[in-house]
Amino acid sequence: MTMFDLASGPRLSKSEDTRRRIVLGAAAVLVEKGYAATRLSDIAATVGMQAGSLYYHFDSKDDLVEEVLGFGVRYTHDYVRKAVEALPSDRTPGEVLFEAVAAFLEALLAIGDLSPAHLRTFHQVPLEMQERLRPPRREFGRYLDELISAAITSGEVRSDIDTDVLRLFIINSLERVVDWPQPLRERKGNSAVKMMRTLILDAIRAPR
Amino acid sequence: MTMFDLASGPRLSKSEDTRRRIVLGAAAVLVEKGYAATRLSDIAATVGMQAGSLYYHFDSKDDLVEEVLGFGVRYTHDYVRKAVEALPSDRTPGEVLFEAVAAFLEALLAIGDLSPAHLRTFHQVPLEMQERLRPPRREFGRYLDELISAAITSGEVRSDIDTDVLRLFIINSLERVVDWPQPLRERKGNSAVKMMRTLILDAIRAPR
DNA sequence: GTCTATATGTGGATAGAC
DNA sequence: GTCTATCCACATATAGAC
Repeated sequence: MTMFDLASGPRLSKSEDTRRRIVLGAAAVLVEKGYAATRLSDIAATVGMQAGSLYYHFDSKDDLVEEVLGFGVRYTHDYVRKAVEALPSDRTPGEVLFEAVAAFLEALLAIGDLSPAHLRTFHQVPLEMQERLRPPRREFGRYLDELISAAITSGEVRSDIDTDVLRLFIINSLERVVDWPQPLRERKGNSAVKMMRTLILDAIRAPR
Repeated sequence: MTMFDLASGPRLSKSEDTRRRIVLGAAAVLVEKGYAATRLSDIAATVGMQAGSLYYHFDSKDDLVEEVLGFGVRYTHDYVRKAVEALPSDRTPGEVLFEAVAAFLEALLAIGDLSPAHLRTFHQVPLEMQERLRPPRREFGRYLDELISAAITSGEVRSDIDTDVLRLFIINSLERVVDWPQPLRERKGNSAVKMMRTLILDAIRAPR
């Protein structure tokens, strides 16, 4: 797994680079202050420019926020798919699912403020924007559903609870780990990823 | 378990009654529009009054919001404690914990919009307000920690994962159930409470 | 207790210089 | 591309009538 590095990454044009710095700065301010109290001047300050200058890169505050929210979704979903595709072909459906779970949390933690910014801001933005952001989320949900269904069929995951419920349980549990206090993410030598994978595995696997 | 009934409940004075109606209306608007887009005029409209009239009951928008957030916390915590106290004395620590888990989710679901309003709004309000709201949350966390620790000592709950992590896992998982689409809360004759209790139980219990 | 009317402040957005 | 200056809409909050 390659570490997420927003600063470098694939070489960006100068313009794309500032655009990305603005997005990351916006995420940081959103997490610290919340959507309502986030002023364009705050965001501009973190990037070292004036509020008005942001309009060269984005049409509006919400346009910028939409980029923040969409970026995290695209990254995490791509990350999970690639992690799954990179698995040896002899993995069972259950093993694939548990790798996907771990990869999803890895990705959430790797993108820093973008994760909590998404979690906290989604329900604050206009409904039309929420609607635009839903399709990719749904698509990822369907992808997870396939992994879950396959693991149920193979007998590795419990069949007494609905697939939709299992999916929400998994996603909801993982999404909120990004809000854990930092010291909690490493306990007794266990990482948050290891601990959550263990808990979810034991929760959803078929009784032996 | 008595059903939460905000309309009736212990007889309220006329003034306390409107105050409560305002709080509930505010919660509904907060969930629908998010904190930033919630205008006092929206809240007033749901209660059937004018925006200015709210200031007879509350000092400011944030004063009202603080009441919304605090109300849910007090109710759910009281509910869990009472449910636990009402248990027969022969229950094992593990059984007590699992009843507490179920009761917590019952309470979250019973108070309607107050739950998602709290979940979504908490990080949007001024930090000073967040600080004022934290102590009761911490207190409840410590209470849960006691239940968890006792169940670990009795050998019913796993000891390979930190108590703090177990607590956050439980609370985080349950808190987001209030965002599930309504039809998902009843599947195959299982209620959300039953399903979540099962999942959490299997996740955290000691391996046999 | 609730209404109407108004003062006030703030922050998103725009225009044009550099 | 970024800055400065300014416009303008809007929602909180206040004052006083009823």
